[in-house]
Amino acid sequence: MAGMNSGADETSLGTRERFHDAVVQALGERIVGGSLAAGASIGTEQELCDQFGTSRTVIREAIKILSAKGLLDSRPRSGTRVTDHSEWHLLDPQVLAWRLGAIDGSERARLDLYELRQSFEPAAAELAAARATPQTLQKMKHALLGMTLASSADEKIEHDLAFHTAILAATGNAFYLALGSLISAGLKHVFKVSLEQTAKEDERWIRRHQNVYEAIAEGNGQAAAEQMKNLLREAQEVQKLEPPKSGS
Amino acid sequence: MAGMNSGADETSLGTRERFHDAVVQALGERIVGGSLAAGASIGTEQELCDQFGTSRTVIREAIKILSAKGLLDSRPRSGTRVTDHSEWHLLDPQVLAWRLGAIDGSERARLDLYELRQSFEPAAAELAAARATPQTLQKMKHALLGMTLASSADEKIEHDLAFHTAILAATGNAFYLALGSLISAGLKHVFKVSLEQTAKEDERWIRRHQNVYEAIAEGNGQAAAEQMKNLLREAQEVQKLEPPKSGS
DNA sequence: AGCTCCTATTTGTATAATGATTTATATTTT
DNA sequence: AAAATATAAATCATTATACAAATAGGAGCT
Repeated sequence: MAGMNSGADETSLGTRERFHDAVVQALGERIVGGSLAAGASIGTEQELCDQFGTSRTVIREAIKILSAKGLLDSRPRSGTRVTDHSEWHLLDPQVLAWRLGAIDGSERARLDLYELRQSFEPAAAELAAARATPQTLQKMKHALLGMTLASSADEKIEHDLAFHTAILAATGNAFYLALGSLISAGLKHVFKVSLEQTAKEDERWIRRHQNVYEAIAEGNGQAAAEQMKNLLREAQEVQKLEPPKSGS
Repeated sequence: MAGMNSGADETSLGTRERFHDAVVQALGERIVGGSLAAGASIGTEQELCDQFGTSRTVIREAIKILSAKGLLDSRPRSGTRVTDHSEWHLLDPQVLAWRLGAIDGSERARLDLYELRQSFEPAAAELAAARATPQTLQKMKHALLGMTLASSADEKIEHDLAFHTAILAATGNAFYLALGSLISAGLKHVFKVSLEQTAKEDERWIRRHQNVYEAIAEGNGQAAAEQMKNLLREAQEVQKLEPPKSGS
């Protein structure tokens, strides 16, 4: 059974998922989800081959990927073990997604993430106010418009996150952008299409974003930071009350 | 010549470096360093085998690791290519190190990193002031003591970064800690042992850190944030003047 | 030009064999 | 008995080879 395309058919969207991606996904969820304690062995390569029905090549490549994310450590004879949680690359997109998707502790993770956002996004807004160009302002405006015109909650969230990303990009600091797009990607998968907001709440929400935009466009850094702080505080409040809902 | 231990002897410190690590390092530096433009091919697996003198397995595992860090993308027939810079996981320890170590643009990266620190570390100090425990305070104190007693500049820097990490840990927010230890690890490798500070400057530097500590110990969040802000601003000033020097 | 089909190239997967390393066990020595 | 040493076994690391699958690019046709 070499190189066959067994098992569940892929949805065949362009490129088929490679085998090791499935293994990475499965093991990643187990590890970050907490099924495997720190220091626990994930089994020998041969056992994993049997378990997933793939060759050792695939298993090894999956292990290498997870090791690159700080989740595993392989040694001859002692096997491949889950590393201490402090070693995990929590700021890796996949690791973050697994963490946010875990049944246990995902709410905590979400609140922690908001706490982090509250510290760096206002500062980013302040920098953006000082450095924004017509082009970067245009992107923010486009995202804002998208929020108002969005037909689905999904679409709304998409533009919402795009707005924040645009601000981070406007700082011209690659690290802000990296951190922001990471968090956006993570949260995008978390926000289930739920609890449609009423038109009134919606309007207020967009108004908050517009306030941030206007402060940035005026070049008023302090006001931009302040507005962003307000926005995020309100978003976090909503999160606390109704776990997986909308809105950044 | 199967499974031999050819080439340059390792320094044999505990576990020998695996072959793919060397390939990852070499390719990572090339990619992040800018020798390979976005979209450029890194060559076929066979070519890389010849180039590094290893088997295809090793090359493939290295490519998988770099792909996990968002640097590469492989497709049948078209080969393995460098991804767009926006895809890179800049917050991966190795990627960050390569970026900070690059000949070109490393100074910019360092300043950007400080800009990011200035946004989240004061906030972390404020949180730490509210949540610190005797244990976490103890760690800060220990790091402070280490700074004063340090004999070498290296040791001083080590304790300096440990102090900041201790504060981030005291927030109880895993994301702050992840971000902080990432940056610490990155900067640790950057700070060359250079320009010994005079005893007088040294004293002032430690005093600044003590101010932060005291504010946290008192539970005065606002003061802690303020002191941290001052500390980082001063550190950045130093950075601007004399590129690779000490001190966070 | 535009379309279809073919082919060659390149990555993806499987398998088997050997080397290297480390843990555990057994043996010897003191 | 305790400690040091040698042996053995398990497991990852590396190599080699073969075939499958996907696709870019060209040949040929309309």
